[in-house]
Amino acid sequence: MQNPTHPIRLEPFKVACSGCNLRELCLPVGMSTEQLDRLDAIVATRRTVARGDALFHAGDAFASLYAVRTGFFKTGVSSEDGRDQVTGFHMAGELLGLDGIGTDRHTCDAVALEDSQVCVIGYHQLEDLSRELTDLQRQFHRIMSREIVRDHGVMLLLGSMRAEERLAAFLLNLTQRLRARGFSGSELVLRMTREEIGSYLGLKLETVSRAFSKFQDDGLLEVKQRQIRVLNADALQALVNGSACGAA
Amino acid sequence: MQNPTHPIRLEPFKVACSGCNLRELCLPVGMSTEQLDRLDAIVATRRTVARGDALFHAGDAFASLYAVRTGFFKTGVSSEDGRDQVTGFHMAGELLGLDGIGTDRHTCDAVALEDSQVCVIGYHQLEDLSRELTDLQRQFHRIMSREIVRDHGVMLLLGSMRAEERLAAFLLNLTQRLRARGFSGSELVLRMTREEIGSYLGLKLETVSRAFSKFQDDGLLEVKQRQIRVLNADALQALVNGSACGAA
DNA sequence: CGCGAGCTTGATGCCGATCAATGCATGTGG
DNA sequence: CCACATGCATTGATCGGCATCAAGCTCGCG
Repeated sequence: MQNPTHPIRLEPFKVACSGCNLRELCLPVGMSTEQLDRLDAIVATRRTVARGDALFHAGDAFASLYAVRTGFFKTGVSSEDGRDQVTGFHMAGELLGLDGIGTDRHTCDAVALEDSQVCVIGYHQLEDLSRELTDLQRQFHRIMSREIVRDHGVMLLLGSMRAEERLAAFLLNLTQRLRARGFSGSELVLRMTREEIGSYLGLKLETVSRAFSKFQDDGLLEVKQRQIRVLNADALQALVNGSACGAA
Repeated sequence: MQNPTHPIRLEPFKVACSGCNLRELCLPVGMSTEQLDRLDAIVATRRTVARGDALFHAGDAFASLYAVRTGFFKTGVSSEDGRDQVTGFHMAGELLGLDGIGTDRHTCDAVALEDSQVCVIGYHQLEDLSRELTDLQRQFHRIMSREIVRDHGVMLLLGSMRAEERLAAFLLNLTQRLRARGFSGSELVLRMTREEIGSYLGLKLETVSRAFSKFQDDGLLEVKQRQIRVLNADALQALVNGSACGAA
C-alpha cells in the first residue's frame, strides 16, 4: 500500500454532497440545494485509505471529521496494557472522528477493513457553517446523539446478553444498516474477522465461531467463511429479545 | 412529589449560571460574562426531583437538556424483555438528556438517586443561542463528544475486564470526578445500590459485593456498607492496568 | 420491636475462556 | 504446477470465573 507509483493520486472526478447518493444517510439530511452548495464548499477533499491502513490513530491531533463514502471501517480503543476493544464498525454515510472533538485529539483508532474512501470535513469549517445553517446544525447534533444512543445499546448488549444473543443482535444490526443502503439484508459479506467481531461483542473468536456454527446447525444462517445468508431473521430477533429468560 | 401543598414552588433564590459554582464543569466553560448573561436568559427554570423519581423516561418527548445542580442520577436503558442496563451515573455539573436529540424522544430513563435539583435548558433555545455564541457551541460539542468517549471506555471495561478490574475502574472514576468537584476523593459515599453498580458494570450484585470484600481484605479499601474509604488508590489503578496479564 | 430492603457469604453449576489440533483458502517461490 | 507458508476459521477438551441458588446478617424505619 501507499504505492508511490500508483497512477491516480488526486481525485479524478468531482463528487459533491449535492450529487452524492448517500446524502439521505449522511450529514446533508434535510438540507436544501442552496444549503448543500454551502456544504459542498467545505467538504473539499477526499481521502483514500487502503485496506489495513489507519484513517487516524488515538493521540493524533483532531482537525477533521470523516464521512465514509465507500468501504468499511472499524474503530477501537486500547488501554496501556494492550487490552483493546473494537467500539464500532462503520459503513458508507457514517461519520468518523466525533471522539476527537472533546479533547482536540482522537481517542480511538479508525482502520479501513477494505479499500475505502472518505470525505474530509474540516471541523472548524463545519462549526462555522453550522452556525449559519440551522438544518446542518440540527443534523450534526442528531448524528452525535445517535452515536451516544448506539453506544448505550452496545453497553446493554455487553452487560446483559449471552454469546449467541450478542451475535444475533450484531447480525441484525448489520443487515438493517445494509438494507438502509439498498442491499438485500439477507445476504452479506462480513468485512471483519471473527476476532474483530469477538472484540466488539466482548467474546473470544472461538466463541463467535461456535455461535455461527450453532446458528447454521439450527437453520438460522448459512455460513461460508465470511459469506453469510440469513435464513430466519425472526428467530435471530427472538434470540435478542427474551428467548430463554421469560418465555411467558 | 409535586406535593401541591409544598410551601416553596418557585425558586426562592435566583442562581444563575454566572453565579453558579459549577460553571467550570458545566456548559458555561470558557464563556465571558456577557455570554453568561445570554445563557442565563435561557436557563430559566429549575426542577427538583425527589429521590427515586424519574427526571424523564424512555419514550418521553424530548424538549430540554438538564444540568445537574445538586444530587445524583442514574441513567439506564431497557429492552422489551425486561433486560436493563444502567448506562451512567451523573453528578453535579453533568448534562442529562443528550440521548433525546437524535429522535426527539428520550431513549433512556434518568432517575434521581438522592433528592436532586437540575437546571432545565430548552434545547431549541440552546440551539439558537449556540448559533450566536461560538464558545457555547464549542463547549456543547465537547460535552457530547466526551460522552461518546466515556461510553467507549465503558465498552472497553465491559468487553475486556474481569470483575475486580471493573469495580476498581469504577471506583477510580468516581473518586476522580469527586475530586474535580472539590471532595477528598479518598472518602466517598455511594449513592447507588450494589445491584445498580452491578448493572452498570455487567455483573451481579453478589459479585460486586464479593469484590468489595476482597478489596477490603487486601487492604485497598475500607468498606462500611455504602461508606467507602480508599486506602490504596495505586493498587486499584494497577488492577485496572495489566495486573494479571502482562507483568512484564 | 419487628419488618423489609439491601448487603454479605457460602455452595454449586454453567457459560464462555483457554489450550490445542485440524481444516481451509490464498499467495508465493521453486 | 505443485509444495509450502501464512492467516483465518472450525472443532474438541478442559478449566475457571462469575452466575445462580440459598441462607443469614445489618441497618433504618414504621
